[in-house]
Amino acid sequence: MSDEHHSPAWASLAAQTLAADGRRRGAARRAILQLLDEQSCALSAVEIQQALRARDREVSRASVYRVMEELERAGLLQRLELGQGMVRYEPLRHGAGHHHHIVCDRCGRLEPFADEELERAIDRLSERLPVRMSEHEVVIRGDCQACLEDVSRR
Amino acid sequence: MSDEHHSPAWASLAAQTLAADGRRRGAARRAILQLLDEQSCALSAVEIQQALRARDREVSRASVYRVMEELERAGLLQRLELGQGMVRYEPLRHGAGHHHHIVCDRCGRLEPFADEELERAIDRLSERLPVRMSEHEVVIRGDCQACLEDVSRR
DNA sequence: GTTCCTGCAAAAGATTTGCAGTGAC
DNA sequence: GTCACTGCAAATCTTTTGCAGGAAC
Repeated sequence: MSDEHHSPAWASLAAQTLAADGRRRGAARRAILQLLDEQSCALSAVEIQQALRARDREVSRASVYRVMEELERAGLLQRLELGQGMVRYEPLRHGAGHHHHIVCDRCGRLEPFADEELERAIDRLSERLPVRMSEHEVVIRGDCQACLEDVSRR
Repeated sequence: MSDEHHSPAWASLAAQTLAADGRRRGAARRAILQLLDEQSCALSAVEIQQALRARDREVSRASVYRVMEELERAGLLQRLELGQGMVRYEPLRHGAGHHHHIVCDRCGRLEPFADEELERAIDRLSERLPVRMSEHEVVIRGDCQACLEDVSRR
């Protein structure tokens, strides 16, 4: 009954939010919203385009970037720069599903994680800093399990 | 007597580390190392080039990138993608001077901060995660003091 | 019918690479 | 003298923009 990965309604919420702003429901946008809603972690523009192509739902690169920009401005999307020379995006679902990222130094794999204590530390901290925090990101870099096993096997 | 901003020896340590690896002490590299050592926060490749030009120590963009890559591979430099479409770099001084970043949503200004409790939370956390952590980054986004004052003044 | 959405192709930036001359050891 | 370092120009890659036709309302 519980689906931790996402509230199933993000895509609808997003479409609705954009509609309220005078936007229409074009084919590219609908496909992108649905794809993003199904992901449990961040995707780059290229990955979004490839994933859609794989399901015969081709869209242009320009549309991907344009939709990403709208969504980010509407506060529906988080933009992440995790260091492979490109930006990655993921749905922003306030509260539910909030997480951070592990990036493998060797293989570049991306892995989400969440931790209550960490969130509390950041919240408390932000009250002491000279900023009105709207978002925060934590990235942990290192060698992932799979790569460590690979190395020791050699 | 105490200079919290940097151990004065980072540039020497870096030069030495590279020398041990068969590298020579070219002019561009020396200038870049010294500049980085004087900074208290991250610089982009363009900013590094401009800062050096300002002190009549012109270097080519390619050299900046090449030195950044060497330093990063040697574990002497941290590479940061803070979201202005470019990468920023700063000396990695294990322990002393370790900090994270606040990025202003409005003006893009970069501000360093450090917090012991946060570090402890991350260290504890990393032991429970499927990764051998080598680095971590925390980015806090929001409106900075100056921008908030600007807004309220209008 | 008007206004937004899309794709295409060109443009703009950041970063990387190939090459030839210069400099460090 | 050898091999690394540097600058320059060209190449590459991601992201942005201009424009014209098609689609949503």
